[in-house]
Amino acid sequence: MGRRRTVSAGEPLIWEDDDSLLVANVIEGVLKLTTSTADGREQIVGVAYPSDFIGRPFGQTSAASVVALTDARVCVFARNDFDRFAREHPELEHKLLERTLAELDRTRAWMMLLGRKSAPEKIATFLLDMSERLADNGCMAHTGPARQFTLPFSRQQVADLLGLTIETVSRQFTKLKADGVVALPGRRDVEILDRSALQALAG
Amino acid sequence: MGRRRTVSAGEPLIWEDDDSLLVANVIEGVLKLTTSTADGREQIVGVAYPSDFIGRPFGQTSAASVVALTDARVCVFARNDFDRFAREHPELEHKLLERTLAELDRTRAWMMLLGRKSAPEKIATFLLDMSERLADNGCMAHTGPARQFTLPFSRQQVADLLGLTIETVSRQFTKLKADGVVALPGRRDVEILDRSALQALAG
DNA sequence: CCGCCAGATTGATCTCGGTCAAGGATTCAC
DNA sequence: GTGAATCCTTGACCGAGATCAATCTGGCGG
Repeated sequence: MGRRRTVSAGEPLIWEDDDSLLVANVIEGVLKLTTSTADGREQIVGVAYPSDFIGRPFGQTSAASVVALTDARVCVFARNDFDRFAREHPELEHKLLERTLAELDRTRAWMMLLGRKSAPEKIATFLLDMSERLADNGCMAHTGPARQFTLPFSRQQVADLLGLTIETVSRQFTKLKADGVVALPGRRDVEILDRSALQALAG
Repeated sequence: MGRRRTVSAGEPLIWEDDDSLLVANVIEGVLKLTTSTADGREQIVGVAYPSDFIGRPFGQTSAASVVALTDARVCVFARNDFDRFAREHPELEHKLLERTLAELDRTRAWMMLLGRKSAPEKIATFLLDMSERLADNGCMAHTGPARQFTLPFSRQQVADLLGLTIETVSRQFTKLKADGVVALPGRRDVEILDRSALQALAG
């Protein structure tokens, strides 16, 4: 069936506006979905974690590029084959529908953030979201939100996710550290010291 | 089967965070999907036109409020019944999956707009989008994008869609009129005089 | 026809976040 | 271990868009 493939950090898997030739399942690692303007501005429009689905079934072109954030292993299918297989297996289509609906909900919540939230609110929301997403990343049972974790994003990528500049992201992180809300032991490491303060900031 | 229902302009059909009790199909009219913050900021996260699907099947709660923008007729189903019916009819689930994937694509394109575009770019993109969406609104064959049309939105609603304030929206409209790019014969009427200028502005 | 009211426009001012420009700090190659 | 590239932080300044505050317009009921 699907071919296993490894993608190293920074390597693209699908290009924006490409013919939609393949779909994939994430086995391990994290990937970003992005769209860009002609003049190089980038917006991250989705993040794929293990078990997430990637690509655009039943469509001619892909609306977003997919690039690995960390080294990743994925299971790739030719789109044609996948489409045919899916139509013959309603259970698969149902599963896909549920995932797509959930992703749409998450995407809509993110629109609220992009359109109406201030920089401090964006950063706080982001950290709380990461804390939850990265918690049940492994296969272990519900452990609740993580208190400390390692971001799969550089500062620039956080900016591209939140619709901010790298400088604003950096300043907000510095402020949260100064206020004792978080500790930042390493470039990408976050430890949440005061979760309720973050929740208040997130609004 | 589904119950026909009419909803007058401004009237809500579903409340944010409500138990997801019903789903519906739009027969006629236009409705907005919105999310709001505690302090009253609003973001429109989707717009439903005739033949569009509304609601959250296979989910416990609804992530967005649905409010009619114009008088509308919808075909409403109890979510439980709909879920059961859908699981028994793979063709329906397939159709729903295709629509949901298309909606996700559109939503992601809108994230790019919210996160990375300037006010002039937002307005230009919005007008071009409306021009296309309102064209094939009736059931007639592809007539191409409309040159003139009536927005189903007030200025405030345009602002909520684009992540701007009403004043900024108004100023941008005035500018486009002054530059001879559009004519604005009525409060909600738009006539595109220079489509290529709009396309250039949209980026 | 007139007055009212919601929605839209316009103007003055302010502020948040962007831009531009130096430094620091990590990480990697050799 | 040392140099270099990359990423991050910090500072000074600027400007797009928000905010505050009047008008203005047009649709509607009387």
